[in-house]
Amino acid sequence: METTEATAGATRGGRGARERILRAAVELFASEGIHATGVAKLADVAHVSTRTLYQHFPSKEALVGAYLQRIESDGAILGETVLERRDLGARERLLRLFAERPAGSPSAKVVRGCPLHNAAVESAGTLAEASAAVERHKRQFAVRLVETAAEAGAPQPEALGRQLAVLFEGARALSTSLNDMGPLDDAEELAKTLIGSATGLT
Amino acid sequence: METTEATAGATRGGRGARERILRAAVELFASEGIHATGVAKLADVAHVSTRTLYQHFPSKEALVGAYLQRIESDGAILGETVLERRDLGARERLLRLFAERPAGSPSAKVVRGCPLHNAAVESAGTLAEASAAVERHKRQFAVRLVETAAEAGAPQPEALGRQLAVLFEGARALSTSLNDMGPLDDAEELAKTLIGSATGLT
DNA sequence: CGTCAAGTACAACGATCGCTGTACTTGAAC
DNA sequence: GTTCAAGTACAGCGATCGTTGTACTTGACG
Repeated sequence: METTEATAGATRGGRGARERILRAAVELFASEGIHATGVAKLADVAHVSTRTLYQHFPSKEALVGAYLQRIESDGAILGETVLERRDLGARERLLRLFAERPAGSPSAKVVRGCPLHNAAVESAGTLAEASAAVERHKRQFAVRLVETAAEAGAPQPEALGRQLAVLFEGARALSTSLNDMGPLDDAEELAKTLIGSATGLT
Repeated sequence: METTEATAGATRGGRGARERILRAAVELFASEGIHATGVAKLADVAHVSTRTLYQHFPSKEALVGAYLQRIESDGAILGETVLERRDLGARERLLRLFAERPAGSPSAKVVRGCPLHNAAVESAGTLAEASAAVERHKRQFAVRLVETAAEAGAPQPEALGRQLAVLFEGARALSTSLNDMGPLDDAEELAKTLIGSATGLT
């Protein structure tokens, strides 16, 4: 159940401080924001001295870069893994994408929306990596949706996939802003209709 | 063509520094981010000394508050004024909402997405006004969509209005992240279908 | 035990930035 | 011309925060 060790290579064996730091980054940057999270708090949560942190990452900006990479590679963080499940039919995968609810059921506070998007917003012009990472990820996600739509037998997979991408994005964003699950239900309803009429309801 | 003078009351007549400051805030906070915009730059763009700025607003946080109010009240900033046009039928208003393209046509760089949403993201937990303002505005926008859907004669205005709200939000967000007008076109296409089949295509 | 890399404690520097005190200027109204 | 509010110039304080230097500890391994 260990996360993929895509972070090795820099240090030899040691006590695995780097991994703890990265996990703390994922936790804190995502929930409290990048700017609001100081290196002191970061080191504290990671059970590491700030000095050690700087022996693994040359700067906070570099750590943010690693944080972005991790989020982008570890799809589970964004809750988009349903599309990868090979034990489900393409149509079912699309339906479940909109049926699943991220994290804890009701009263799931502190939902701050897509961490990638937030990172791009926080670092307005500086830190171009963030903007690039969001763009890359969202584009890839849309492509996956189009592919799945094609696999599901939709007559116009391009249109369906991209429209579902817009819908998914809107559902997440609006439910975050409103602090309300409603939009997720609305999107699910509409997605069901679209997918149904495109793949022919048996 | 003057913006509504909702900001008067504090100062008597003078030279109207307050208004210039607020305009600079709208310009800079929206395009470069709140945190990235220091009071010095703000005062500079407003052609005002920082000292004067602090004679109009007790703190930067207060200025941000005024900035949020202005954005919320001045609907033109967010490009959602189409819904108010009484010279158009309800159905036409809905269609145009998705047909219009915000600001300069192609190569409209520096599109940073919804300023309200961004403000809420930037001020993670601090500055609860921001979160409240976004929620209030998005909710009100959805209500307006539902009302317009009803006026357009949709059989289920609640469902249509809320779904269009999700769609609109997704289109804006995705096109910002991708730096690409595509999602706006996709959303427009889908919106046309939804509105058409709900109000009966003549 | 001795070694060596990984980690630590702590103080401090330097830069940024919000904010203020003070003395000064300006321009309109009477 | 006097008056008074509005605006200005500028230096500087205080707090936060990223970053680093130095001397010290710890624990696995031969």
